[in-house]
Amino acid sequence: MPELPEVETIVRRLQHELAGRVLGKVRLLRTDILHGNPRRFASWLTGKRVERVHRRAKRAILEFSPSGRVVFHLGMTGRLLLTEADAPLEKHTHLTLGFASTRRELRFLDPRRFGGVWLFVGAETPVGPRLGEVGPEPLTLTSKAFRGVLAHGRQIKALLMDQRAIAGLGNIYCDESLHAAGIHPLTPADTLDAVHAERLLVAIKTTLRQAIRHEGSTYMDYRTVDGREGSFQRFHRVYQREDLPCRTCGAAIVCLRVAGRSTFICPSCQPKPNRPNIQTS
DNA sequence: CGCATTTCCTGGAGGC
DNA sequence: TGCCTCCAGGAAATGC
Repeated sequence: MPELPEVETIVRRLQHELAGRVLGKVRLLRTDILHGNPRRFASWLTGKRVERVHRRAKRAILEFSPSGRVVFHLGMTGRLLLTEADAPLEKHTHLTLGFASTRRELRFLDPRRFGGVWLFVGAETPVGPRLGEVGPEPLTLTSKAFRGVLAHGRQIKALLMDQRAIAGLGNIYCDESLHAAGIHPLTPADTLDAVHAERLLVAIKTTLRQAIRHEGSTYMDYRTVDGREGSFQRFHRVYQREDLPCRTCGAAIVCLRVAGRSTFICPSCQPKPNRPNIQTS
């Protein structure tokens, strides 16, 4: 499940490999992953030059010249791969983008099809069906702005998972960050004091940066653009480690259900929140 | 308003 | 070995 670090890893490689290249053959093999008109998609893109490749939230964005952009959302099982243009098509390949000056092409695969592809031309706002507004980027978020996010007062995990509140976090990095900060996922966000709020923001940034350094986490489907696995899963402290000893204190990791998601915690490092109404200030 | 539940979809896991 | 059922979950819609 590609979250911010996985998409960042993909985008950095694509920027390096594709910036400046001119689009050649466009093959749209499945139109239902495309949000918009398939004919317009292929005809607009042909001959366009890749200006840069970047990321916003969990989305990979190819910026073209003149002004326009293709947005990829990988959902659960989406992959962006760079392969030889004549390599056999893997199952569930929905889109291939060929380039004029290289034998390699960019392929979008997504077995479960929770992901998608969007084209936005000119100054069109990159929002649409399944592509809602997203909140601030966590890596550049200030402490003050983060306290504003927390003021919403929902369960902290549900809030961190909400892309409108803060962008790019999914199940893995929510659980890892909450554990690193010693915060229980059911804690009401507006009961976190300044110390815990700051600790959580630092934990989020540190966890994301380390994950990017290790090219993301491969639990099942995520791969780099070369098809390799990430390695940050080796350093997970709670995610998918039910019954294993906590790497901080040795207590057994527990799996709960929070905000409809499997949620892994160390019950010793992340004690249940105090009742908010007997809080002293 | 917040939170739970349902929907989309397929491959992989587990039961028998 | 093979068939069946269940289940994972990002995001949005629906229900309470």
